[in-house]
Amino acid sequence: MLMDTLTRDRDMDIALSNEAPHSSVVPSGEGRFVDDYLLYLMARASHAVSAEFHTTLRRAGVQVPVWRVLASLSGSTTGETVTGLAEACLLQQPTMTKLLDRMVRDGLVKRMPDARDRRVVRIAMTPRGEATVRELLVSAKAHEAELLSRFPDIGAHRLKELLRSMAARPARGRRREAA
Amino acid sequence: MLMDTLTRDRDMDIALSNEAPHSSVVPSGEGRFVDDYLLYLMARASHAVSAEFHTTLRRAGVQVPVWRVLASLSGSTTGETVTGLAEACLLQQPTMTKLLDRMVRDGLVKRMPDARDRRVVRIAMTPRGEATVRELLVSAKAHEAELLSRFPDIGAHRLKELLRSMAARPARGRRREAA
DNA sequence: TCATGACACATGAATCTTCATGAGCTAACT
DNA sequence: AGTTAGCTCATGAAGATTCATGTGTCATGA
Repeated sequence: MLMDTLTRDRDMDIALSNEAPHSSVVPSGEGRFVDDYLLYLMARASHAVSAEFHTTLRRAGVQVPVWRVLASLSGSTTGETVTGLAEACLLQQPTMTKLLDRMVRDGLVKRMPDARDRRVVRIAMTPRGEATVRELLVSAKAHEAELLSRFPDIGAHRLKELLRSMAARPARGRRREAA
Repeated sequence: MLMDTLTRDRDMDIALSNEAPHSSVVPSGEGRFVDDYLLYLMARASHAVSAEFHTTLRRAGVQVPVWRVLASLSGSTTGETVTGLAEACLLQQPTMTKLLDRMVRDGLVKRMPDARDRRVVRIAMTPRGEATVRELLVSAKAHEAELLSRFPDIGAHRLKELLRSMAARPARGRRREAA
């Protein structure tokens, strides 16, 4: 995430030095399994395009998971739950709890009680969080537009629909061992 | 098909319960930012389909990064370099070094000297590693086929081409094109 | 030959993530 | 009610990843 999940670009500003001296990958003539494996290609593409934006995040001094939380919160008036955020950000719930600890410490979000269910903690942005995300959203939208412009012949809407349907889980099965 | 209203079928089962009960119909332009953000949709789709396969990995007692290394090694006769594997597996080089430590400890791979360059460590699978990956490859191919069969109207080849071109770095880190 | 710079991999401290579990709360059934 | 099951979030120990370096190797050119 993988999702996801990563910062590359040690060659942000200066860069260009490495003109593929060794084979970065590419072993022998025959293609590797992974080079035609859909799951790998998706992870790789996602990683690559995300890495482009992560450069912007670095410059803003915002960590990737922090950005994901802020982006997920943007537009929410009532706040999101911890578990909901974890799911949205592709993280485990305890990871999110601790990430939120840090974000609270940094003044980006605050915890609030839920009106109906006292188990639930609602996470809302502070003004500082809102200010941070506002700027980043501009960059994110610009980057997305630029990215899409690189692939003029694909329909963005159609692609997004496909991705959404792939993300919809088919059989979220907890199979208890029946045998 | 159901299209725009389906935009929220991915709404997981998490339910941002802030969906006010009275406004049951939301103007479709007013979803969360992330729900129409390409980078997020890619990460989410990648995460979801990978998670399906991770179930198989768990059953086999193989960690995700271990699988990635084995899959990347499969088919390589000369072995891969540590840096090459890190790149292939979307990890940092120190992470790969330590992951390989564990895999060596578990008898899945071995480190070998490079014939021409003594800086380089070549990673090759042990028989045990090969046996492990052989079984997993069968499952992976089956899963991929099943996954693709869920989306009959998309051309797999075309999709993969798109993903490959997205993964190719645009700006700085130019990379050779391979057949 | 000796600098110099780039490269490949390893290492340790700090950080982040995960696993397993705990405590509090809600709902449903008896 | 009382019981039970399931849910939400937090926590601590264990594990994994990253950042910043360190060590050794290679290549180039003075």
